[in-house]
Amino acid sequence: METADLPVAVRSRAHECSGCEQRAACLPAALSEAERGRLGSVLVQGQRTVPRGQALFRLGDRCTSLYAVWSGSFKTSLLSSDGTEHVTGFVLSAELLGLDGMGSGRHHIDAVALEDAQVCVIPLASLRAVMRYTSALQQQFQLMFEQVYVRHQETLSMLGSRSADERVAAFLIDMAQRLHARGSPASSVLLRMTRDDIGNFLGLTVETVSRTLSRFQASRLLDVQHRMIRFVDLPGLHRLVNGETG
Amino acid sequence: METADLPVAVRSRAHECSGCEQRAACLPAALSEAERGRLGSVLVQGQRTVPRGQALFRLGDRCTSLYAVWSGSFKTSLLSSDGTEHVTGFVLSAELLGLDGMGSGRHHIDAVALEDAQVCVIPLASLRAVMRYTSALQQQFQLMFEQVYVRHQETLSMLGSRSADERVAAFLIDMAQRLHARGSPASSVLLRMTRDDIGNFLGLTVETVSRTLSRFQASRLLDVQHRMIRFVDLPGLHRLVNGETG
DNA sequence: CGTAGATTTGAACGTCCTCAAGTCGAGTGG
DNA sequence: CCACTCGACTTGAGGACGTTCAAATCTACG
Repeated sequence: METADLPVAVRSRAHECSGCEQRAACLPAALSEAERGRLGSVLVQGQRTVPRGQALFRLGDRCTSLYAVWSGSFKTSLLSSDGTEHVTGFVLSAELLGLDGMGSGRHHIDAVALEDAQVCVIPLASLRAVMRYTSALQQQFQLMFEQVYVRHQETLSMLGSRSADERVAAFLIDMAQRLHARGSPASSVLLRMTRDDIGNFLGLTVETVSRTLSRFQASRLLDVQHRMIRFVDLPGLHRLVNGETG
Repeated sequence: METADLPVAVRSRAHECSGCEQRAACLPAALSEAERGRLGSVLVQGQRTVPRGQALFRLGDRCTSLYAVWSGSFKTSLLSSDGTEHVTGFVLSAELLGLDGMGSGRHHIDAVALEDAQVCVIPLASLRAVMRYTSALQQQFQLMFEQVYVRHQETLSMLGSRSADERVAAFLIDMAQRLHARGSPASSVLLRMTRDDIGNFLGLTVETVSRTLSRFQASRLLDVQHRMIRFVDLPGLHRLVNGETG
């Protein structure tokens, strides 16, 4: 059975867009409060729970909906022809999943939950229909599209950076900024992925990621405790990202 | 003056979508021949010529149109905070440019012509209007979006590959496949970008790119003559990409 | 032709990977 | 509660690969 065919929970009022904490950054952001109430119920079919380690969808699965992450986080990955997994990104709350299949109707990547997660299911048919008579939604969708596009470009740029220090520093700052925009403290990050996933994503080995974090801690840039990273010298980290010999 | 404000050539019949060589892979692909004729003239405002080395748009420029590459090719790049350029991709004919600004109305990256190029100008206002009453176009646009998205994922995956050999081999194969889909021979590639650009894109130095190509030639995988690359042992290259010790 | 930019090649160095061992933490069953 | 186990993480030593610095060659274009 395809993972995408798993049951969708019946909607409860708690999951209406109107009262949702994510609404400022999520797909219906451009709508008025009234529109949000009216459209939220048309657009969002319901919610789906994804336990940690399970796939929301996998390569080849049929794609009939987009997903807005409501709680938890995901990693996206690609299987290369020799069976190796390549982590291509991490998806946080209020971000969209499923864009990899919205044209062809088939998913091209895997999306796996890093922790127990819940997503809002947005059927493509509804989205297309509503976009046709709600230009605010059409425009908001294009804005999210642009953000995804620019984020990819920035990620490519980060991976173009040569040194491991630059990559790890850039990764931490990026995660911190995105989480901070969601209400987390700016001075620390709780990483939900393994060192393996980070290394895989950054094009480094686990050992290099671990060593880099240790070295950052020794030079009083960070305080590392398992997956909890506390920023000690944020300006210093930023200097590292820009290639200066911090 | 912003580069985006340069004049748009008056349309000539030669640039109508109906007779265009790119139409099978371009934005109006999903439309019937009749629709193409009718909509092409609404959608495509005209053409713009971009001489080699010049920017179609730059970061910060106002974005009011998308561009479909009609002839020539481009590189896209991002300026990091310390002024370094990061090449994030290469754009070939029938592909779209400007997606980086279609939501906010401002471009977030640079697009520079690698050779004298011509692009079809598609005003965003027209695109949005036509999409609202032509679901085939809406769907085609989402398909192109998906392709761009998946392409980014694959690029990220390629840059996650560790060795220079894998990256260069993957890059050459990718360029060959994309150019082949546009009618070029499958057995060779004429690269339009400098070794610098390739290295920058792949996260390698110029010297490493050059040495890798030389080594590929020495081991009878390629025949390198300046920017013309002839494939001698394509299966061998594919084996390299998959990490096997070719 | 002459110049500037692109490309190739060489030699030495440094970073990151590989292999290997050991530590730590969470979950399980005695 | 404590040993046991498994996976995640850390740390060390040696070597491979890519970078850096330097110089020569080649090409395109005025």
